[in-house]
Amino acid sequence: MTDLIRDDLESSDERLPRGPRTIRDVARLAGVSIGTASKALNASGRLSAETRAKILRIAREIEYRPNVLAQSLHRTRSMTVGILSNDSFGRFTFPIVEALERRLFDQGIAVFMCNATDDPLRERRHIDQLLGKRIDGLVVTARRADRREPIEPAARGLPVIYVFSRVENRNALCLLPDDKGGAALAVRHLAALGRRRIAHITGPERFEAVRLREAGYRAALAEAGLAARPGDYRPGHWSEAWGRDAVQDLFSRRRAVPDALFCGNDQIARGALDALREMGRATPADVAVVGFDNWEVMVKGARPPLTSVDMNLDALGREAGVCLLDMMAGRVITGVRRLPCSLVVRDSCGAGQHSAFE
Amino acid sequence: MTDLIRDDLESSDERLPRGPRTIRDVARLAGVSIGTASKALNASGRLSAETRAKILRIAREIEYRPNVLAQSLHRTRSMTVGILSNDSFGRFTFPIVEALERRLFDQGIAVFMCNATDDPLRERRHIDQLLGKRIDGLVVTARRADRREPIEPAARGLPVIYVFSRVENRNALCLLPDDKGGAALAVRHLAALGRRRIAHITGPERFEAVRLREAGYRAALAEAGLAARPGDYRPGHWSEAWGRDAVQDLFSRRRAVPDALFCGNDQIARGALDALREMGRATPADVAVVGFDNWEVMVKGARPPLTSVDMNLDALGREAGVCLLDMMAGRVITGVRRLPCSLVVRDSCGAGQHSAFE
DNA sequence: GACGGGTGAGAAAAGCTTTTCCCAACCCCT
DNA sequence: AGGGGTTGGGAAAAGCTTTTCTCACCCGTC
Repeated sequence: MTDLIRDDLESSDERLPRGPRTIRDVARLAGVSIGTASKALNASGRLSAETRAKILRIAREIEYRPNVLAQSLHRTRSMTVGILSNDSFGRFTFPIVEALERRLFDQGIAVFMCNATDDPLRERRHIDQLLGKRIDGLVVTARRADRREPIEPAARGLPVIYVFSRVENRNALCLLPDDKGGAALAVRHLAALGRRRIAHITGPERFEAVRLREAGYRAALAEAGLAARPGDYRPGHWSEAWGRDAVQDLFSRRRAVPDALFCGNDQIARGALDALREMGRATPADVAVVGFDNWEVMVKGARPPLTSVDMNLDALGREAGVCLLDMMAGRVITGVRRLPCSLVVRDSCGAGQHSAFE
Repeated sequence: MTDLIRDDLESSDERLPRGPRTIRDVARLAGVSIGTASKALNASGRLSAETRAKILRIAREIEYRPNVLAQSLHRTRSMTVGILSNDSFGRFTFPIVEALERRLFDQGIAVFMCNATDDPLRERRHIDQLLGKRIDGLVVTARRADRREPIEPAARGLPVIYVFSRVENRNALCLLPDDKGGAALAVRHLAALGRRRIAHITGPERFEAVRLREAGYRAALAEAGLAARPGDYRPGHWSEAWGRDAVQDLFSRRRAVPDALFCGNDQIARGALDALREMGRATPADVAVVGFDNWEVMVKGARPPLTSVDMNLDALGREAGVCLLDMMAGRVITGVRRLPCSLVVRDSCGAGQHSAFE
């Protein structure tokens, strides 16, 4: 019997010529109808145990793999979602995408990756393509500076989630890191270690994140009975050079100098560390430093290794996956959700090697 | 007439209830058969100009978008490809993926992103999922250390390209940067600037890239009538710390010291620059430094800005796209292709601000 | 011996396009 | 007026699954 089928298979090289096997092949080889084969493969319907087993065995033998395209056509669910990024995928969007993909993969859902690089026309064309492919959901990520326009309503009925970017529309769901809370975490930590004068060197104020982190910085200072002195808050650029410049300015022109720096990203912090060392200030003995982003390659190479706020981007991506699944199931989710950051403690702040979570 | 149709559309909110419009909707509204509508939409067949125009107008009005799933089912081409990464997408794979996606997008092909993080079981499941979705091609990227096993032959007939990773199989196509050539480029440049003693600090020797770059280093030295003295070739780790350590060792224990460093990546070069500065050696006056990777955030933050070898990852991704399209069209491409690197000149090597391409 | 119920399997439609084949009508010509 | 060639459009199959309905048959029971 098995031999018969095996012969049948091997001699059938011309009878199963092109491409992947279909359920029709399975049915023919098993001597049953297509419908019956389908029932066996989906463990549905009423079938005798032998029939079922035989069909399954044959399917395994010929490496049958159901055509998801056909399934999708029938179910009107494509088992795919799109992720559309401006801000050409990078440092920030990657961990998000990765966590999202991981979360969705277990449900058999695959992720289309699209990059629009801030070109509205390209974005439009990408969305058209994705709609043509009948995606079940869409995640939009973007650079962090500006609020963006919501996606064309043509996609009405399609679940859309904005991650790492905000839209005004109240019916949209936006997932963001809690910048304010993250900043407060860092400043609170420094204050708890006894630092009394904490400066904040950060990026351009047109970034909402910069404004939120400033708020967190001031709130945590106030909480600790401290205040920022004039010039202690330094918006500027996201670069190492700015970190160096700001430190030189902060520490050369004055008598009373900060005993801690909270930096808006790890690059600024790197620059600050370098400048401090070159000015003869010891870290963390004289000046404690905390960064933001917890970018591994940056924080580990720093001297000393840099304490930094982690935005938990993977949690953000995972949450996007969960929400997307919910929305596909019909639930309506809207609003702005901010996920907590955590502080990863290393040597630059003068504490132990413990990691403090919110 | 237009009003009639408009009425028809608006009153048809229940007649076109769920989801996207179909060609059936177009045909019904235009009063033609489905086949006729298809011909108009695909600019094929013989139709009167008016019929054609009317169908197109209606399609536009109701925002008809053909169901690619159905098209794919019919054409047995899904217009999708997969990209499977181990080495959890990062610094190296991202530019590749991005360039690939950009190249394929114009052909209406979308890219599924999958991350297997070096787990063979996950990889297997990802491939199964992709085959189920009937991808037209697959790109495999991986970490650079080791040659990997080729993808399961179950995918026979499916075009597969390995990028940034090698497999033994002679029938496979592997796309890689020309590490040897890139290294030679750097060393040749340093020699041309008059440097006579060029050391090479690099990563672990188990990386094929390390071995290839060493070969390029030695070849270019020989070309210039130079040779590496014992201890001038320093394999180690990919970290800043290693760059610092190696420089301290190279420059403290000896009298005759190198006047140039070629570093295996930008992080090593950063560490080297820092150590040199702290040892009182001027860059580039005393010691010229060249890195590898041309990682923007690393090279621009360096002091002085770092000259570095660029692997042109986007060219690699684009080439992968081109090859994949060729293979989908039936062409057979095999072998190992190495794409040229280029040298991006900044201040750390003591040359002008010019960019020298291979 | 007839009928009812249960069991196992097949037929067919639906999901959306494309493409081939076919047909009806019309024109022109002889 | 009839025949041949265009022309414009429709019918239907194919591509692969799933699901619902239906049917045949067997068993047991009255």
